[in-house]
Amino acid sequence: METTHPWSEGPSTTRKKVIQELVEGRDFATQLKSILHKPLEITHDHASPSPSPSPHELVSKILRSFTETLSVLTSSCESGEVIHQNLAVSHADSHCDDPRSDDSGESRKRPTPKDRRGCYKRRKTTQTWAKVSHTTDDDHAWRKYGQKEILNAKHPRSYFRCTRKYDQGCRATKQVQRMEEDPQMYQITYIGLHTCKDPLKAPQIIMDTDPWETYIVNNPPDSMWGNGKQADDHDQALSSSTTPTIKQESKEEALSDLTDNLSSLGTDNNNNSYLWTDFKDFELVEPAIMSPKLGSDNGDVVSTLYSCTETASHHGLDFGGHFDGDFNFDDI
DNA sequence: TATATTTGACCCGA
DNA sequence: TCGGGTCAAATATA
Repeated sequence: METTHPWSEGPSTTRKKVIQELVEGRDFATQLKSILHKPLEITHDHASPSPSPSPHELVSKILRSFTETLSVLTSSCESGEVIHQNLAVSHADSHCDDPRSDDSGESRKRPTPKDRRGCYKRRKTTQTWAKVSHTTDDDHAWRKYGQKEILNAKHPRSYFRCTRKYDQGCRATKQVQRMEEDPQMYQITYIGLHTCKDPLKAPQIIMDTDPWETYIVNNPPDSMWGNGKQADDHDQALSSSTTPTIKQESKEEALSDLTDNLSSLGTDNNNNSYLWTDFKDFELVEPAIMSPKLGSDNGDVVSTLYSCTETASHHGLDFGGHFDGDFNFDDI
């Protein structure tokens, strides 16, 4: 997009490491797929003295591979356009960053019925990352909900939320601040993942020259759930958004649980069912991920994985405890 | 009329 | 206590 990324052109060892990890992970996934294609009893690994690795082992290896990859990427991406990418999600966030859910403003010190301004639960930690861009626009529809003069800052900060906040419970927000040294440029901080599915902005299959650059450009954490891509566009996000907003508070509350789960996916040690549904959807959603092709499809692997997670989450599938939960992205 | 933006008030975390 | 983040009434716009 606007800038390049250190690892897209930089230390080849980093790239090699990332590629190696993903190739390894894909191989494991391929093995897992073949296991899953066998008759059902074989998937019950306790009943099958197969010499090949158990599904459990394979999944652990796959997850380790992705974990390794992510750690390499995050350590490599902290300079450059993506200034900071915090993939750690606090558990507290899962239930407190919906300003209107549960007791926010209701059971707390109740303001006058007319004026509930300021009644919200401030999100504490969530996925955040920042970028510097000459445009505030990206491929999501944002609605401005506030502007604030910031101390020691020449320009005010604008606050945007996803226009799908109310109809789909999407909690993604972003903050836009014009840079002092270069007023043409904006520092844009994205907070939270998009959990919305925007029909106007279908998931993009990543096919680009440099899969890693494509990944970071097109798949920032907000598009992990398969709904997003980043693209330069006309400069309009500061002043408008086009997607209609349905003001229906109860609907958002109803959706909050779903988005909580989505937000904690992959980091919640107790939600292993999501991980399993993810892997089930490897074959349900995109068989091509298993292709042994190498090279430009690495970005596809990553983006497809994220598409799978979204699909799985919406299916609400659950393997129901064939595998006890001792694997996840964090503790492999 | 419906939707988006502006803006002052309010709340929370440091 | 203060700065920053969010809410929601008022206002603007299509």
